[in-house]
Amino acid sequence: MSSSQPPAGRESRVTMKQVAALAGVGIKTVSRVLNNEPNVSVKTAERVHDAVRALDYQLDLQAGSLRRIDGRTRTLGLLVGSVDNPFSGAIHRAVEDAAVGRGIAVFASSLDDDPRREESAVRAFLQRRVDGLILTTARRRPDYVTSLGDRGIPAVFVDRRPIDVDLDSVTSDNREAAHRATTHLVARGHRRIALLADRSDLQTADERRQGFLDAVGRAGIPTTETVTVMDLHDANSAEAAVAALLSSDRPPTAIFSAQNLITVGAVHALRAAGAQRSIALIGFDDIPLADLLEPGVTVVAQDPYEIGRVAVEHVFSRLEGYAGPARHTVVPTTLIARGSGEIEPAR
Amino acid sequence: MSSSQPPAGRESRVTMKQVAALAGVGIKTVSRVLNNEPNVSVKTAERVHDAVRALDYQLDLQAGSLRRIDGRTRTLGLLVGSVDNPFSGAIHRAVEDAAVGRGIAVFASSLDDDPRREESAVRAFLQRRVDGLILTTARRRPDYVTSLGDRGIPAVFVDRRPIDVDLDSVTSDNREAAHRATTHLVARGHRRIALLADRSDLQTADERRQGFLDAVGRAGIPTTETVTVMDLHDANSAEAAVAALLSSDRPPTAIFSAQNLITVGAVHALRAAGAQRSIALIGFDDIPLADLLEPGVTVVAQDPYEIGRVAVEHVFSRLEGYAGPARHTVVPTTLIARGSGEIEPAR
DNA sequence: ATGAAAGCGCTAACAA
DNA sequence: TTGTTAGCGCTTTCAT
Repeated sequence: MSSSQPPAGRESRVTMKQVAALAGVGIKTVSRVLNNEPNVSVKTAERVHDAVRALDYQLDLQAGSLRRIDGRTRTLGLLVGSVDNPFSGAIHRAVEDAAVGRGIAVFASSLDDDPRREESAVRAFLQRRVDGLILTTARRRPDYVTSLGDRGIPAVFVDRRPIDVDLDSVTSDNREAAHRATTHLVARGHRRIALLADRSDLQTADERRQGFLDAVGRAGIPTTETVTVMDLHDANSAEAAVAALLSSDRPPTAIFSAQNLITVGAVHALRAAGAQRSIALIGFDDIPLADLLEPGVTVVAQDPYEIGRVAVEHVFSRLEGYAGPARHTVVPTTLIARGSGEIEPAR
Repeated sequence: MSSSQPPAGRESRVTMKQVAALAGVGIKTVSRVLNNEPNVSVKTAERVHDAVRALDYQLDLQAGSLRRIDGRTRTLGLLVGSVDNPFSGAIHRAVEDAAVGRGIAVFASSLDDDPRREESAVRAFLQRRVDGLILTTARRRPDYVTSLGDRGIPAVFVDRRPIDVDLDSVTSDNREAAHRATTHLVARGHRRIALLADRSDLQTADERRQGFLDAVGRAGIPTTETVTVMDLHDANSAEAAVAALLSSDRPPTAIFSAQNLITVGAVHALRAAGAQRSIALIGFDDIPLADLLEPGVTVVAQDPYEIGRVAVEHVFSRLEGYAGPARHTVVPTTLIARGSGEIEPAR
């Protein structure tokens, strides 16, 4: 149970040539068999398979793609917010589900909303010659997109659509969804509403703010009545921000938390202040177990699996020849009323 | 904004040769510059960098690894339960965090506790010549491990340790943790305790059951008092199972849900029956927002980030030459009392 | 400090 | 139906 292992390295790389020798055929015949090409007799194929088993041979896809006419590596690059995040996980799963059936492997990386990480991740993907990319960007105008076009590598942006970039994208309508959430609060009589959002240089955060401002504007609520706190990025900072609001002179009667981690922080702060049944809360993005909290947390939910599913379909359609204009798919959001968003303002 | 894109394919692959020609140097000099090898004059290096920029050249790592003496692809394969799952996500994030700094990319796949998926994922990794593997297995004795050894590819098992396999592993002590959770309930006076667990052919589920049985046995509770429901795999089946228990002749006074999705199902069922404050519940694995539920959900929490962190360290140590015996790391679990596990049995 | 030639494991093109 | 040759883009080796 505890003997030592051989050192790591290319011990005894079995090659196609060795398989061919053992099977008594030419190397090209082995290639034909392993790639299911026609014109191989059943007997020969069997001999090849026997040799493959005997030597425990595994085809080298990398070497193959080097010479292959289309240069495909049967590989995709996926860049998401963070692989440790339910929203990203659902996108990832959708991509994998579509890729695995086609024999395509997926490289996954986390963005952390860091433009430098973004650049190095994309470079890492390109240097490994991925066939396609599915990207979340932290930039308004990613500068690497022109190289993608020149290389003919299909890329689809998910979650955030960069400005003036003519590549496919799959997003939610953040502005509309934020508008809907805010209107939901206004309809219950709220005027003193607080918006808590992520870094304002992120497109999604900005759009959500605009949707919020549209809605309060249309309701005729002066901006002196509302509060907006931007640049929140995690649950802790959001909790602190809400706590500060609650202990201010004129605390809000309703909160719109425009991102899932912010919602978590807001719930914590409301609980700590014992205000979870008196101050309304709507979150952007669903959070796990939101339905089991008391009150349940009302959210406008995105559909990350669907976002990933459509994105990977876009990639494959381009790989299969589609060369038309960029498609900008908007995946619908859903307002899920669970209680917290239906609280009315205290008199 | 809506012009059409070029078709996907190897349009205009820029090669090192072209960079060399433009810079007026030999191809080997370009290689030296791009790989930071010594013995290149500053002036020459500059000319190469200029040419690289002008042509927007990206090194082909795949082609390089083909000839490279150690054959490394700077690539890792990661197989987790499901990329869409917080436990897996934390492992994944830890692996990525360690890999990204070393310029190593990570292939991620989902197991879904399906042995066939496991086999095809491992084969996909091997055919892409990953330098190392971090694997969750659905088998007690994965048969592919011998090939891994022959190939000198370091592999580390996470979450579940296969029987009689002499490869590194990083796991939690499931039996001990389950014992602790069960004893926690026994100490509050519970005797009629229900265990709800995953498929009994999974090592972790089996170990958790054994820990449970140990604990009730040691407490002198006859097995006629307890109930065990195995083969639960998702929240829905768990919810149905708990609902059935609650409406039985002699419902349990406490529940030990031995997996995170089962815990979610159990919470739902207890809520539906209005029993969340009268029947005790302890879960295995932490669940998001468990602290915000009422009552808070008591759990024995694993530390998936730490599991991933140690696993990837094991892989790198082997890649860097460690050739000693297999290391079997056990990462501690933590019992987090939040209320649900401290409920006492009704008289 | 630099470059020419060989060859990594495979597929493409063509010959038999 | 099968095999032979060349060559994918790079790193190695060895020469200069």
